[in-house]
Amino acid sequence: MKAPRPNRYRDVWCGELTGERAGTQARVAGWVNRRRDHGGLIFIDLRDRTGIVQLVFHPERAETHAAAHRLRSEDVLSASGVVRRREPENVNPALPTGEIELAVEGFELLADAETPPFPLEDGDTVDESLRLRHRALDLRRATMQEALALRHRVITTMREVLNERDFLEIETPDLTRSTPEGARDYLVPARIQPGSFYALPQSPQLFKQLLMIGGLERYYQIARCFRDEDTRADRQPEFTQLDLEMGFVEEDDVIDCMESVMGAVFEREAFPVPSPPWPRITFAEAVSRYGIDRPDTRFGMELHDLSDAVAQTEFKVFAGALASGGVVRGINAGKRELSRADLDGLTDLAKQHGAKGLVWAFVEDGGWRSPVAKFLSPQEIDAATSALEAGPGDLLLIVADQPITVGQALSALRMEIARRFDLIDHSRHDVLWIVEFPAFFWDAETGRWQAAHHPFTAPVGDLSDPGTVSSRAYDLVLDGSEIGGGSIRIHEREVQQRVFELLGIGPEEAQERFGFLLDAMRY
RNA sequence: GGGGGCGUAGCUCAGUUGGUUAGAGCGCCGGCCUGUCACGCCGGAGGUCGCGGGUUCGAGUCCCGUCGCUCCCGCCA
Repeated sequence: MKAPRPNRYRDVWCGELTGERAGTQARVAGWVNRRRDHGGLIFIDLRDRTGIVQLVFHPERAETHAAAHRLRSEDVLSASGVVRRREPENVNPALPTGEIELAVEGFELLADAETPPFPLEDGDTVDESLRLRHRALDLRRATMQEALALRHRVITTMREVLNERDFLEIETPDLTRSTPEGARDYLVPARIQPGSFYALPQSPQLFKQLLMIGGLERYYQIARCFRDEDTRADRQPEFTQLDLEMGFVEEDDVIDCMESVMGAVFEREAFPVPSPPWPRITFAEAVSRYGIDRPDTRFGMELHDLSDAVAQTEFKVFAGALASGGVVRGINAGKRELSRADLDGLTDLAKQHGAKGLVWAFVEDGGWRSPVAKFLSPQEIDAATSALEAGPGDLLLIVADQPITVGQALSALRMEIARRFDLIDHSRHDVLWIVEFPAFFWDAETGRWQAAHHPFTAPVGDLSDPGTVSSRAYDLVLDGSEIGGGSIRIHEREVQQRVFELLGIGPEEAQERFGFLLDAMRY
């Protein structure tokens, strides 16, 4: 960091006091990170954002020494003295400032801290609600400061790349009408129209489309989004996303742009992912190979289809699923030792993800060791074994159900096996695009077609047969997490009309939800 | 909305089959200590076992309820 302007508190950062300053006067300010009181000598590690420097208090300066004796963790002080080079045997190589120390001549106690309610060292995992109750204290921890600094650097990189590509950073309103994205809105009472509410944006979706119609061509925003839904470990109701929109572009333009943004982010942070361009696979391929549209591709264990192998089976579970349009699919979990209790746990996991059950089998020389082996013919077992490319000792996990359910269950099992047997190399990361999403899916609950992305996503195919229509949407997936996505918009008014009709969005509802955008599209 | 886990000292946790005075490490307080850097040594304080009810001669432990945290499903990209 640049040296601070010298004032009554400090003239140098703690973490940047080095040998060059040896022999000179210096003043530092910060928090007591740790004290080591020897009765005679007292050592205080003083901390600011840049790091730590060791203060030494010698008994000869009786008054200062006595005052230092009362210093405790997190006390705030400003101290001045002489920068001393340490004797060689006292150098601390673990500390960037370890070659020197500040021999304190005087200090001012700026704040007398109570004992912190939890340790500020990294290591122990302290209950998060306690940390949040004492947020300022929590923020003093190095990992928290580094996390916020990382966030800053990532956003800075994004801005640099996009600015260079002639994007305009434009803010859109927060207090507006609902911008439906499928989630619940957060509502804010409107004082000037009692009984009415603002909705906080779930995304700037409609506004950025308005900007394109308005001829701004290239827009971005580091946008705060609000969705009133239950939390997950990696999801919270209020979050920030890089939002952007471009005019007159096709998939390759957007993908190229995002690869240069995210490629730059990864490269600057030395995050170990392959350089762009990144592989693209279709939605259909992802679901077929991994059961899910955001696969973790850092390990194999892909899904195999057994429907042919057991097509004629009399085993009711398989036959029933096939008869009702379902599939039988499985993964080869490899040579694993699992107890009956472990297998029951996997069965529960499969059920949790919608499957009615789980068929497990250990491949042996003569056939399968499995509760269902007796229901299957030797030919069926052989065919299934070879379809799963399995050999003796391998554990097979098989699910029979509707394709989506089978994918969800097997995908969850695949991840669980990988976690339990540590199959993922965490020193590297995988990133890929998923393209050619289905445009619509049938929602049995509402008895309607639903848009897989949002209703402005351009469809490809025959709208009179919605199940076959794909969409010009693309998602970016990192290690099994969706980290980005978007789509090419519909620009023909008639097509937009037909999509709304298909989704059961009548003219009134369309006007109600997207009115200002539809109005804008008329000109 | 549904399911699982957790809740014991300031923090992180242990606590056996229900059995005497509920423990450890760290932190905190006091003492000693002039080269430590996770300083060391000695001593000490600190508990509504989340809360309420029940079973029992006896409950941190078993049962019911409730509150809080957390993870997962639903929901949500």
